[in-house]
Amino acid sequence: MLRMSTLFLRTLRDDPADAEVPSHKLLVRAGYVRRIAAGIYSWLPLGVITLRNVERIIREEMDKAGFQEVHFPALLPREAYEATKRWEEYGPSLFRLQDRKGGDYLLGPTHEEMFTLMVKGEYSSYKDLPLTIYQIQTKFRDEARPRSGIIRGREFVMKDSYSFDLTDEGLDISYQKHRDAYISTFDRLHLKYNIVKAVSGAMGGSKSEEFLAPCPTGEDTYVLCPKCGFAANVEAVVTKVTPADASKVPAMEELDTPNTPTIDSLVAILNEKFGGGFTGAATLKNVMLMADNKAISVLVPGDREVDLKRLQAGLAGVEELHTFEEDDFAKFPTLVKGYIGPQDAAKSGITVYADPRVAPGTSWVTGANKLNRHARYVVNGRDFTPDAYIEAAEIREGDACPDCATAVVIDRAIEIGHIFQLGRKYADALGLTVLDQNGKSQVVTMGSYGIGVSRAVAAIAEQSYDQIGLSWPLEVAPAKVHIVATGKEDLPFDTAAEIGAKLEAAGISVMLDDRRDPSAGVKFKDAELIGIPVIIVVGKSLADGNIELRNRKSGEKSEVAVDKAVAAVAALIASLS
RNA sequence: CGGGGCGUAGCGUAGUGGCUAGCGCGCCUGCUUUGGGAGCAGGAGACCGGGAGUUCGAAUCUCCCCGCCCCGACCA
Repeated sequence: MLRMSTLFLRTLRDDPADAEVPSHKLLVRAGYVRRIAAGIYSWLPLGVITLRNVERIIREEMDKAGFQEVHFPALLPREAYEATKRWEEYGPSLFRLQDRKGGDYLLGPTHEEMFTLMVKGEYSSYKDLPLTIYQIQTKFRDEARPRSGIIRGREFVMKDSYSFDLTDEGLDISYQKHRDAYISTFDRLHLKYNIVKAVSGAMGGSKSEEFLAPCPTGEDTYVLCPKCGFAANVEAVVTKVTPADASKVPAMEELDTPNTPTIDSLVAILNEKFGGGFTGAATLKNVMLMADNKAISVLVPGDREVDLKRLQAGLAGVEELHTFEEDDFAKFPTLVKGYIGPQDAAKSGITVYADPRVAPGTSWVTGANKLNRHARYVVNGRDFTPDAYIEAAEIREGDACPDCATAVVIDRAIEIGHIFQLGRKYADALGLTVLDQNGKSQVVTMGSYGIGVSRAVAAIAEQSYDQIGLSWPLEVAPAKVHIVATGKEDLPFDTAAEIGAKLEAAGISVMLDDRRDPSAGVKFKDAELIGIPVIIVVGKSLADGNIELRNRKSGEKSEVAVDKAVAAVAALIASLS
């Protein structure tokens, strides 16, 4: 039983000045965590219990699925990360350090190498597969910008699993098993989430899905089709190409368009010249970018911005991507800023990518590559030809669903889980092979699966808090029942302690507010802030032989006889789980 | 890394060159109070982020550094 008279806890009346998002404010105010440095947090007793509850649920679901827990050090030697070149490739996000002899070490940002090497060290036959192992570990990543409290930290707890199979079919099965285990895990955590198509990112690999918990403070944007259920991270949305018939479009024609370096100014002058009807969507925006110091040109409809994340996802191997700055334009004096068109891109030697919305046969108004001149009836396939098509334009609410063309919904979310098929990349690099039935050496194929454990605590807080504080799901809360004793006599305190003891005897965890000094109001506020799902008040109604039972989330209150308290709590708890 | 904001007691803050740095919460002592963040009285707690400078005098002005937050870039 947690007793507040001695619990190492101090709640705060004011929001911390350095917190912005609700989970961060409330976890600090309610005394769960404290900030130590940017993206680095300490956990106080209530926080530790909550974090352990989340870990326990995850562990139980992993074990139930037949996955086995292992544990690696966080402090790792450089060598393991050399074979996969990640000592270099991970870049500044890797925490590096040296031992007293000058040997290089790192704090593990992720453990693919270690898992692969561990299996390599133990197993060498196809008969040993399939295998899925996992760990719950503290990870370290020197993020350029930690943010949102414990949603994105530099040190965080993660559950990471890896599956090992001989065949692609086996990988599919392992992947599906993990997907199912994640569904039961997140359901038990009472998280609302969507499973969306994702891009594999720097990890490589093919199939990949993310578990996204919808939340206004989330960092990921995803689309959802209300009709067919299509769901994808915007980075993974594939736009349909619908070629147009350009046979009746008049020949390309240059126009005088003085002082129209922006889409808006261009649209205004077009409407003036041709009596209205033009919008940004009729124009073609020719965005210049530097991709690893190589100039590229990207064509998108004028009413859309280039989404750099989506673009980069499609540019394999490109590490650094930014739109042209003044000194980039200086290197290409033939480009007339504000009046660039794709018509003679071939001459300049710049690779032209087109968003699928700029489909073959579509006709556009675009720059004429001369100051104060644009051109209309510029047709893709006739007047210019892109070198390649690539997803580049931003995705918007109402865009057509790639599967069924219904208008999609856009939402923000926190990424709480990511599952993907790694394939043979790591096994190849690290030489993880087994002998097959024919005694032939085969490279193992792997899957990789992660849940942000500390992040899940924040995500649950984000999805369940209200005006007065946190409000945890039953299994996650630091205790199931919060008993508040009020008054100045001993009786309510003794009664509260007795009820607490009986509840604990019945297997129901209890936090008892047995502090004598604070007024009843202070204790009520604290109980609401801390967010334990069931609150019992032992005080005034004791005169009638009753205690008061409250549902933290719904706010419902009822009076219950003291000797019926345990049964009433058990019933309320049953209704909550 | 680019842009913006900020750094004064455990927390939230006031203080734009001039007395011993002020207030609220929290903390300690005493009395009263005790069902919605109590009242009175008395206390403890601050090298004003750090360094250098300007000045008779610096929390306050200048320069450099450090740290924190937000937007973006970045981020299995």
